[in-house]
Amino acid sequence: MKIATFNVNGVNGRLPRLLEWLEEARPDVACLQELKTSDATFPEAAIRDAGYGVLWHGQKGFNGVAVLARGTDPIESRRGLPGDAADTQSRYLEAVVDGVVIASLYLPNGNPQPGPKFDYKLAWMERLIEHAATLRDCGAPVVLAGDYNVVPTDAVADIYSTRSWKKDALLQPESRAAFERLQAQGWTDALRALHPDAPLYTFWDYLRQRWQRDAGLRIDHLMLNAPARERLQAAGVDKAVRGREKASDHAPAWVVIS
DNA sequence: ATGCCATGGACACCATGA
Repeated sequence: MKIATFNVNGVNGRLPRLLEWLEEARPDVACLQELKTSDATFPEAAIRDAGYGVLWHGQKGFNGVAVLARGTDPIESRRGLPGDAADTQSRYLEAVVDGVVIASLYLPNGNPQPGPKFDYKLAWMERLIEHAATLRDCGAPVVLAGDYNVVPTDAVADIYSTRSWKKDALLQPESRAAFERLQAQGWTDALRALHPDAPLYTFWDYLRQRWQRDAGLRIDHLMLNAPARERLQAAGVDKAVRGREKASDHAPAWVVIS
């Protein structure tokens, strides 16, 4: 089973690129983020025509997450993270496909930092850690896939250079500490586990020729609980997708579990 | 400190992103 995560940065504007990637990569499950569309304007028909069942949680203008499953309808298990009834941002959608629990998550960016947006990011991470504790032991393989908006380390394997990013929310010690606590709870960073030293960038800013210079960041992750980790066969980034016309600023990342 | 690029909303300028 191939499970992928892809921040599309606008699902309607990106639809030709998304369909092209689904056709060539043929993921069994695709978690999308940054739909930037309301529920009513989500391109359901085009995605079903491509052979995918789909769940989505949209939001007008911003955010928005979806779970696609090839040849079947994902079964929804949760819409929105628990822990804050006042949170209206569409950033978490969880489903079961073929006995595997899969979440599509879009963690808050958190800039500018410090400030209320950074506070929201850290609070959201606490809620994620709390919910992940219950998922970890649910008995099924679980994959938490998405745009975490956290660069795990300063190593060149995670970021081309920290010079322009030192004050960015993606690199702050508080963001990293929360990400590390999620891992310590029993979640494996699948791409890094299989490729300990390789650069695995998933985001290249549109600004300043960052794609052309391969000035990337690793911020999209697939986190696996122990039953999923035991079945992990392969993992990678579809880097070429970022180099196309009208590309998202993110590339898809994926795992294969047996 | 700012602009650099891109998306989408409800406009031909703004909010947001990372």
